[in-house]
Amino acid sequence: MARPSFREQVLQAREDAIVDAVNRLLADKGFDLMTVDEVVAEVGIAKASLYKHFASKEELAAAAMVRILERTLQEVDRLAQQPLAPLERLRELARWTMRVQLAGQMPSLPAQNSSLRAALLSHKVYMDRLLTLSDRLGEWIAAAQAQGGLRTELPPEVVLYTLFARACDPVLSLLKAGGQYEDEQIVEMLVLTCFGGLAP
Amino acid sequence: MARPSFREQVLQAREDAIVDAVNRLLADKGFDLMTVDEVVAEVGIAKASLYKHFASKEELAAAAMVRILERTLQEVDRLAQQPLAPLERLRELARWTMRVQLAGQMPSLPAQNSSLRAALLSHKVYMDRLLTLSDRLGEWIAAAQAQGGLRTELPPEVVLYTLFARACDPVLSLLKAGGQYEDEQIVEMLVLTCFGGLAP
DNA sequence: GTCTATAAAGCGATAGAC
DNA sequence: GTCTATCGCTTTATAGAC
Repeated sequence: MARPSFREQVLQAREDAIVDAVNRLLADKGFDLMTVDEVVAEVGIAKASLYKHFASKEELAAAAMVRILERTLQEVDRLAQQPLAPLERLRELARWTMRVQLAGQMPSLPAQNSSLRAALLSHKVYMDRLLTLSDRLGEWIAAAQAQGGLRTELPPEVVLYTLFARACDPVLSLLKAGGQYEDEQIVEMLVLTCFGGLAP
Repeated sequence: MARPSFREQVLQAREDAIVDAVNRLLADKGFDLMTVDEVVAEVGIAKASLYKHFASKEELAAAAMVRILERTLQEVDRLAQQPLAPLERLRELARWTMRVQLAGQMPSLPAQNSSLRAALLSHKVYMDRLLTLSDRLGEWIAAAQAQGGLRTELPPEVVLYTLFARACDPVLSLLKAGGQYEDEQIVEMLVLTCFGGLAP
C-alpha cells in the first residue's frame, strides 16, 4: 500500500467526517428518519459533493455499520488477549456495546423492513464483517456452553441474536432519558438482566 | 349508552377494519415506513374517506396502540383471576405478548425519535391506557419482588421497561424468519432468556 | 361520508458550471 | 471535486362534486 498523498489524506478525512455524522444521526433517529440533507448540513458540504463519495443513502449507512463492526472486532481482539473465561469475555463485550450505545455512537440496525435491509444483505464488506464477528462470537459462545457458563438449552444462534439485540436495546435509552441513574449503573443493571435474568 | 343505529354500526365496523390494517402494517414495517396509501388500499376506501375518521397518520397509529393496550389490559384482568403467583402472572403475560408478536399483530413502538412519539405523549387516551397498564404491572412486580420471585437489585421501573421491550424484541422476528423453530419453541426460549438469563 | 383530483412539502439523486 | 439549482418522485393532507 503506497503512502497516501496529502490530497488523499484530506479526502479520507472528509469521508471520516461524513461517516461520523452518519453514525451520530443513525444512533439518534435511525435510517428512515435520517435525511441526506441533515448529513451534509452537519459536515458542511454540498449534497452533490457527498454523492461523489457515496453512491446512495444506503451506502452511507453501510459505511457506518462497517465501521462499528470493525470497532467491535477490535474490541473482540482486545478481549481475546485478556486472561478471561469465555463467559466473561461475552459479558465484557456486552458492557462495551452498551457503553457505546450510551455514548450515542451505536447506529441502530434496521429492525423492520427497510430499503436498508436489502442493501446491506448484498453489501459484500458489511456481510463479511458481520459474518466474521458472528464466527468469533460463536466460538466464545460454544466455549462458554462447554464450560457450563451459558445455558445449554439455548441454541448458540439464539444467544448470538440476543447479544446483538441487546447492543441496541431500547431499554437503555429509556433509562438514560429518565436521568435517574448513572451510565455505569444502567450498564450493570442491563448486563445483570441479560445474563442473570429478571428472576434470581 | 344508547343502542347504536345500524348506520353507526357500519361506521364502527369500517373504523375497526381501518385499525386492523394499521395494526398489521405497523407490525410489519413500523410507523415511518407505513403509508396512508397502503392503509386505504388494504381497506378498500379512498384516502379522503379515511381522513373523515382519523385526523392524521399519527391519530391512526394511536388508535392501533390504544387497541393493543386495551387487549393487554384484558389479558391482565384474565390472568389476575387465575390462581397464580405474581411472578407466574408476569411470565404468562410475557408469553402472551410474544405470541401476539409472532402472529404479526404487535404494532412496534416508536423506538427512535419520530413524529409519532410527540403525538402519543399528548394523546390522552393512549397515555391513560399506558399508565393504567404500567400501574397494574407495577403491582405485580412489587409483589413478585416481595416474594423473592424477582431480583430486588433491579428497580421495578427497570423490570417494567424490560417487559415492554421484550414485547417487541427483534430477536423474535429474527428467529421466526430463520424458520428453524416452532412458534412455541421460540416463545419458551425467549421467556427463559428474559426471566432466567443467558447464564444458568 | 365517499369519491376523484390535486395541492403542498419533503425526499433522494443529478446536471452542469467552475 | 465542489458548488448551485433543479429534477422527479413519494408522501401527507385537502378541495369540491356527488
